[in-house]
Amino acid sequence: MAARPTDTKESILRLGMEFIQTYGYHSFSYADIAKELKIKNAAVHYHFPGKEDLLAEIVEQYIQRYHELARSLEKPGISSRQKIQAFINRYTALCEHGKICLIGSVGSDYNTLPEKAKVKLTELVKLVLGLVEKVLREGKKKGELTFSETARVKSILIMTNLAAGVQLARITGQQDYTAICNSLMKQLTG
Amino acid sequence: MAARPTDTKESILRLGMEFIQTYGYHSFSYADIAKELKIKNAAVHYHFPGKEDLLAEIVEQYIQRYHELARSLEKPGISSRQKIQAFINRYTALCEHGKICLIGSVGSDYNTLPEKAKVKLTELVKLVLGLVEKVLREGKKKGELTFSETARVKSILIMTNLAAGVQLARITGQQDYTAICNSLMKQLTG
DNA sequence: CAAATAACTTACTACTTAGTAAGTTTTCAG
DNA sequence: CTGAAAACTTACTAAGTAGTAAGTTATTTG
Repeated sequence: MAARPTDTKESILRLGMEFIQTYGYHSFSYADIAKELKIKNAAVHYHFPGKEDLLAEIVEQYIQRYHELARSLEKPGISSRQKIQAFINRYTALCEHGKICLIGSVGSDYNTLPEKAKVKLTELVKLVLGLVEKVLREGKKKGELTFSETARVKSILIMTNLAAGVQLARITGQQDYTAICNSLMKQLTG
Repeated sequence: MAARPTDTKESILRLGMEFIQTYGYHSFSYADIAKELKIKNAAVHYHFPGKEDLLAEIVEQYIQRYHELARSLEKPGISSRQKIQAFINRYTALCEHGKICLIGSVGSDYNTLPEKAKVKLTELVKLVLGLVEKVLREGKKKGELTFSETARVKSILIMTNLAAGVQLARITGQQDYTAICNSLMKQLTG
């Protein structure tokens, strides 16, 4: 049913994600993607008819990656501390490349997003918050993590620290982000 | 030296600020401002030749407002708790109008900003962090505020909670932002 | 081998963007 | 009353935007 299978669609998704995390959704064009991949503008439209379709699939891909992270952390023998660290590591990787998290980037454009993307973004945020909340709740129960707030509120606090932290790092330098990470782990594990 | 003094320039600044906090810097145009103020496109260019000039002045205005806040909090008889609350109240006011803070909005566009705006933004961030840090340091010394981190790190944690918190509120609802505020005040004042 | 289909390219449109140059109106200073 | 200047409007440009319609090429399947 196919003719000449390529990896163009995946490359567009990968590049779109990179552009959003580096410049923002409204600061890259189909022409930017086409130029980088050495294809024509219309080829991008072939895979993603509208820019909102591309955005929705990028957010969906991010959702799937978090589902994968969640599954990989369900294996036995991983401490709550390690689970939180795995979550933080994702942000640290972004930070080291001068990128910001998808939620922070697309979130600041929230009022200009097509409805489809708004729905996907909400799904993503709830997924991430739920994931962190679960780790916190279990970690507290096991006595591996300490915090005075509810798991729900603490998950919000951690996530906002990290999301805004990677943005702050681009403005005032990476040491501010590092300080956040150190403080978070110290708070949670003593 | 003038002919027909108007308040057009101030209106443009006010509207530009509103647009940035509601839609983002790259999601409004001079035409949007002109339409709203019932003037022509070129009239906006008369007051702000380039969009980057407008942005720089908007950030500068924000800086001045924080200087004013700082001065108003220097009066005697204001507790550290009240000073922190005054800072939080600014974010709460934004949140109630579906807006996000200028730093969060412009910060997520950082890599696409003209150099002039980058410099101003950095100045603003350092000002705000310094302001909060000072209140925290004095509050701790007086025994009015409690936190285990350094004043510097705690100021970063609070600011990232609030900046990302107002963005989160647009996605998952205002109760998440309220939870952040309650938790912050509880942590600091017991 | 033929037709169908995937994966494009070519060539275009309609629209929006920031920005400019030149002219107009209003008001005030001398 | 006469410049001069502020505060515009009119009219325009060049570049970039998303998006589309139609044609091309390569490959696989019946």
